[in-house]
Amino acid sequence: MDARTQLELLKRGVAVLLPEEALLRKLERSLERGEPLRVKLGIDPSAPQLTLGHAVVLRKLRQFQRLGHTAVLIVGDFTRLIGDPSGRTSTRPPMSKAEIERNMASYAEQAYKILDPKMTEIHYNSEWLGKLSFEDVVRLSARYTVARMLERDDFSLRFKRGLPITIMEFLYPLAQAYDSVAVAADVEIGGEDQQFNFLIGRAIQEAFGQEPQVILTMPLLIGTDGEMAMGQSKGNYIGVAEPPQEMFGKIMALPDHLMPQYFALLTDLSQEELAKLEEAHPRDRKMRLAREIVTQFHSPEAAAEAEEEFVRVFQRQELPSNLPTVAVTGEPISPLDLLSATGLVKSRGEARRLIDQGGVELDGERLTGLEPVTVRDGAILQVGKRRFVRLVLQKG
RNA sequence: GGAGGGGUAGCCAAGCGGCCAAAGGCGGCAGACUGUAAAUCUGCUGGCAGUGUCCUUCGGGGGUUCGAAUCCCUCCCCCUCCA
Repeated sequence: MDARTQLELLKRGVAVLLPEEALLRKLERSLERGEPLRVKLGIDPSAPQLTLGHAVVLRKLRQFQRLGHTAVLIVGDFTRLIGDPSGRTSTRPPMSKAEIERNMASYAEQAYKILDPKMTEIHYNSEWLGKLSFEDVVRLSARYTVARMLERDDFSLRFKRGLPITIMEFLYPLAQAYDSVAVAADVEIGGEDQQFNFLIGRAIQEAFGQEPQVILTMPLLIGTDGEMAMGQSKGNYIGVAEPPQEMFGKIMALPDHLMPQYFALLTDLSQEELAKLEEAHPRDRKMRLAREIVTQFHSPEAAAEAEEEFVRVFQRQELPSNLPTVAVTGEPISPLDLLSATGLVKSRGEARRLIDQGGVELDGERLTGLEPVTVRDGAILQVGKRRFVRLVLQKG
């Protein structure tokens, strides 16, 4: 495939690509010499669970691989000590090497749901950052100015407001930039919020006599709350390794307005298909989205099953096909005890409230009082819309 | 080195001797309405064998008081300004 066509493909869905010409030249040169481009992606090892947000970037990386290029994953085990200065982040607790490695193992496993392992390199940035002497760091820090650091919105804002900015925070982008030097990155890809850091990478590479990397950022995927960028710490995420059922359900619960973004960033549907879907009932459109995504991270079969289950439980309001069972005795039992015995509630107080509010059903009948009830073998206890348990009588 | 501000429930934030299990907001849960969407409305959002003039909770410890999130002492932590 010629360089121009590659470029057009790679441009799809990106937030920022710069400089575009530089990427074209790199692609051309790569073709001429038969050398794959090195496409860098930095990874924060504190996040053992990959989310669909990561998937957006990984999919782009996979696209590079399909065109014959190399994915260079860098585990930020060293930079992790510093912490990305995003707002008023509190200092992160140090992580042990073992912990980081454990996270990484699962990270790689998840990432390979998307990436081709054969075309992926993994490095830990402590390999080189850990070896720098203080003198090296001083010299590195001389390559960039405070004024340019303050170009970062977050910094200038805090500076203006008189909020603290530690020197350490200035070191973070420098360290990340040095990673690009260490792996001789041709392209660095990541989320839109990384643009500033990536730009410093260019400057530092030049200072080290390297050709500066091309910057390619992807839009930040909005999380399940429909407001903020998806992130593990915000609890608004969908993990790529979640069971099909969960994944399907979470996608169905997304606010409608997120659909276009999810289709664009997480599926390969063509413009025509998307246009056709616009006319469909939003619910069906979203089902399609869920099916596409679950298929991608699991399988078409798993997606079909998840969909069936979803229709059964939420559309037809039938019982899930398999649900946890809890053993109880046949004695009359107070609903409070029953609920806490099943683990459906955290405390008896919660059980009391739920019953008060009409959120508890036993065998399809809403519980309204606290009088002891007699449980039938195989009875279904339901809390809210989605929590079910089958009760089984146990002798003795 | 000096001056000052602050640490309250999952988060933000009021309270500044009893009416405080602690306003309000966010988030979360439940109900109604629905397409498990959005919007809206309602209720709930420490614990419990005892629902109580009960227990635990307002950074930690100690004290004053009949009574402390509120006053005093002390320790820890965070922040701002001046130098």
